Amino acid sequence: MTEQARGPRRPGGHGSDRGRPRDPEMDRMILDATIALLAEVGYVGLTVAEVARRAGVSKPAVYRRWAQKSQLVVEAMVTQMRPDVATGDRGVAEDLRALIGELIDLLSRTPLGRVLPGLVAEMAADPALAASYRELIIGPNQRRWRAAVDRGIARGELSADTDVDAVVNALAGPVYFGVLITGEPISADYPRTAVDLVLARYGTQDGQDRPPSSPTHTEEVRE
Amino acid sequence: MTEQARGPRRPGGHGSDRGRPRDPEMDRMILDATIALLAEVGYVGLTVAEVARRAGVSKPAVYRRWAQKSQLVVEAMVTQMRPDVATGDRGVAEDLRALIGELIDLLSRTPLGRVLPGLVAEMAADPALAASYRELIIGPNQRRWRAAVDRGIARGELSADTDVDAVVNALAGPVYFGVLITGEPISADYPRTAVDLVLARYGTQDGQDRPPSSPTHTEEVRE
DNA sequence: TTGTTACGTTACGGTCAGGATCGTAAAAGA
DNA sequence: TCTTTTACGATCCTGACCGTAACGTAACAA
Repeated sequence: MTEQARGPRRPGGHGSDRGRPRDPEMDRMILDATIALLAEVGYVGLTVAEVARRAGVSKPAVYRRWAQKSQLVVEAMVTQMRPDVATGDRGVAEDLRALIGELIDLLSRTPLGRVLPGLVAEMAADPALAASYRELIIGPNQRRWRAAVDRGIARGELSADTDVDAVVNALAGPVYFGVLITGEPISADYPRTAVDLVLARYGTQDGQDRPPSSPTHTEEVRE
Repeated sequence: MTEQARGPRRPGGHGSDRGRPRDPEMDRMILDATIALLAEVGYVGLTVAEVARRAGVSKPAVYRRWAQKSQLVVEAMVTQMRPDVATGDRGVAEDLRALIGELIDLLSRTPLGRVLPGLVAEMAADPALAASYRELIIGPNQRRWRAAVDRGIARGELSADTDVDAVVNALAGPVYFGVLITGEPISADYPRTAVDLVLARYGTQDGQDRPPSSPTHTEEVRE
């Protein structure tokens, strides 16, 4: 999916084997130009004509590959999405803190933060786009988060009846809320305080990687 | 604020006392048409020309009152914002559950839900609009939520060092996250489970307005 | 070669925001 | 009553920008 069933085919899979093949170089040039431009002007300010100009390519060449501006942007963002924290061996608390930190980074240090608002608007008007976005961007991340929670449950760090989705939403929701709605910067403490919140409700004694101790802070380090 | 310093003045306060006064009826007609149209086609689908047509008014008449489409929409949404739950005498838990329920209602049963995505995109590109939105829509709500938390602290239901903003974000964030990003409907249980989460971390013994009855469990309150 | 497809160039069609003009209507002040 | 000021409708216009359509040419496959 994400492929066929549409006029312009996807970069990798050209429509037919006959005729002149697409220049694969162009795919990259266009995506790179898109990323660079998104970082500068955000989603709303991005125009396909300017992307084409920067990529040294014609506008129809762009539309041959991506039917809509919004699809181009989603695929460009996908290229930016490589997980940069490993999870699995440090206990739920540490894993979740790392994932939250990664999300904050993704939204504040890559163009995704500048792109998200515009993309949210398009998604609301274009269900197909929303599906792609959720599948390609949200989905993979959500699976990693869920896996971390699941491991916590399996290890007995979290109680057996923990509502996995509720935990994921409780941790990720406020981050998006800050970026999209309030505009207030996310506190550097957030990964820690958010995880504390969840552990207070769903944690077990085993899971205590540290005393529920004083709220204000904890000696603990990130690492 | 929100007033002067701009060509088109606001409905109530005309620019000058001389000359033909604005027809106040028109203000309402335009706002009503805006609300109705937003409910049908959402923010992106809304055009000023169509608003004018439905209101039985000319397009310039709209632009005399609101300099931009986005400002018109914000003010139209403000007219939809009347608190419909009272808070204050039932304990923090009940108050917060009511506020969450009200927010979910607002986003799912008024046009605000259809408007928010588009507005979020505009806000990202227009700081002045973002400021109005936060002041007129987010602000008043946030104050009510904070007040509820503050009362909880004052009554000893919440611990004295509770981070008020963190609590508000933790409760409201996931709601926006669901509406804007995942698109998944918000669970009917959410008001209850979310408040339980917060109480597990920040609640005190006094605050038990009901047995942790275990929706699922958790006997305890932390500390 | 012949057919098929990609490419650049150029030119459109269409939609919409936001502004300008102009003639007219409604008010305030002299 | 006359003048000034502003609102109003109707109409037109500019400027973006999305997304397509032609057309001629280049690069492949059979």
